[in-house]
Amino acid sequence: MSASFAYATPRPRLEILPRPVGPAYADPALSFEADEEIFAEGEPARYLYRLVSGLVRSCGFDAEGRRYIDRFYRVGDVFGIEDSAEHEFSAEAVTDCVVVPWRRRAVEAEAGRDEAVAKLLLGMATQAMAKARAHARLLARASAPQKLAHFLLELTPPGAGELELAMARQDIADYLGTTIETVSRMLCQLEREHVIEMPVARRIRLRNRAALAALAG
Amino acid sequence: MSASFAYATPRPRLEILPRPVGPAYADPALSFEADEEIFAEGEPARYLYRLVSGLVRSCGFDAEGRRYIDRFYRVGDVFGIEDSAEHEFSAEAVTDCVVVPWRRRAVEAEAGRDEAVAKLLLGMATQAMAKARAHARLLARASAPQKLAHFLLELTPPGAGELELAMARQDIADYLGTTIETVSRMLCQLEREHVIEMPVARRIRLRNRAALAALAG
DNA sequence: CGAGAGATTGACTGCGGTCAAAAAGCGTGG
DNA sequence: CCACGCTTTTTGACCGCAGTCAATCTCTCG
Repeated sequence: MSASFAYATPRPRLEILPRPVGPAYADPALSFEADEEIFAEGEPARYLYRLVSGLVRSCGFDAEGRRYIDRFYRVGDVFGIEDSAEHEFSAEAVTDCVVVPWRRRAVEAEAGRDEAVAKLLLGMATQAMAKARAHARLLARASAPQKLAHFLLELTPPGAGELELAMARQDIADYLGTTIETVSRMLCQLEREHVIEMPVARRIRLRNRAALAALAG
Repeated sequence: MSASFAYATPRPRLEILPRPVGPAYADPALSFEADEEIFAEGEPARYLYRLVSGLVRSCGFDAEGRRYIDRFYRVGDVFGIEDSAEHEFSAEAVTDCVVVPWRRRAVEAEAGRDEAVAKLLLGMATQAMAKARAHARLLARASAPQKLAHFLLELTPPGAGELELAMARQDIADYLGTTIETVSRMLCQLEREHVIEMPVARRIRLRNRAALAALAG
């Protein structure tokens, strides 16, 4: 990797916040600053995390140092669910954020006693599976314009026509398996075609959702 | 899509085999011929299926008719697990095969009563999630040679050095998000470099596993 | 207001896709 | 068992999308 792009510089400042009401398996909330690492690839997966505020990315790095972003987690999402004993991806704060850690062992034990918890856990796992499958499908078959269209639709709730991008172009590129240049080109092209508007780089207004949907295929 | 490649022509010939010993939620086994459809994308997901013999592909088709293969299922695998009420991919027999259908409702009910079943179900879901994530990562970042190297290693158990490909080049291409031509070129190149041997197209002997692993990254 | 990070734009290149044709398997029937 | 025909695979030539490298522009924040 060239030195032109510096990745997260993790400074572990795990400030303990007042403990909110929560299930028995929940530990006190933790807060992280933007670009701080929450857990690392290969680290023992002893906790699940419920995202209370902010945005988190699940990502990995290959031998050449290139980053791949598996998923973004939004408020309410639970991340850190694994099949193995270790995390298969790192988790990093995209923005400042607050998470509630759930002790994995305790959650699993509770699932054995409480059917509702078991259902919750299964639901989170199947949802994660479905998301990962859809993402793989996108990466396998979509062209760059299609990827961007899909990404914008994924981020914009059915109602709203405007969104604030919390993540940088590099994050988008690493999520879509492409490059910042291509992301930039596609977004600018969409703006020229009046499909979107970008008053500033991080703010996007959807002008023609139908056109986006058609592009996404 | 050009007319040069004909996909599966499903002829539903669901022969009922003698019922093997199995859990209460299992229905009698079904057998399918090569290229028969087991279930279709969008169809209500009322069953899970345990693969008893043969090979199955989980796949979808885009607007242009291009196929994407999400996963291959091997003997012992359970497929058809979904987050939603409908199947998000089709399942097709790659070779002749036999499956045992499990009634989804019954499995889920049993999971509520029997912790072991709940654990089994959760384990299958998290494993499917992990597989899908790994696949997405491969599709996002790997070059064509890397994809092929990864594929060969994925198919070859640690011990064995030889494998019989049950699937066609088109299946491999659709699984790796590439084309038959590229698959063919990469395999032939690997053979020229003495990394593998191909006495016939469907039989591959790994000559230099370390080189493959290095390629896969 | 200045510095530095982040985003855009442009020129060029190369990997892998597309189209086309030849070769190799493989099953079927004489 | 061999010959034929169809399918699958390989090979070749060419091209286009998106990656790379590099320069410029534009925010944001101190």
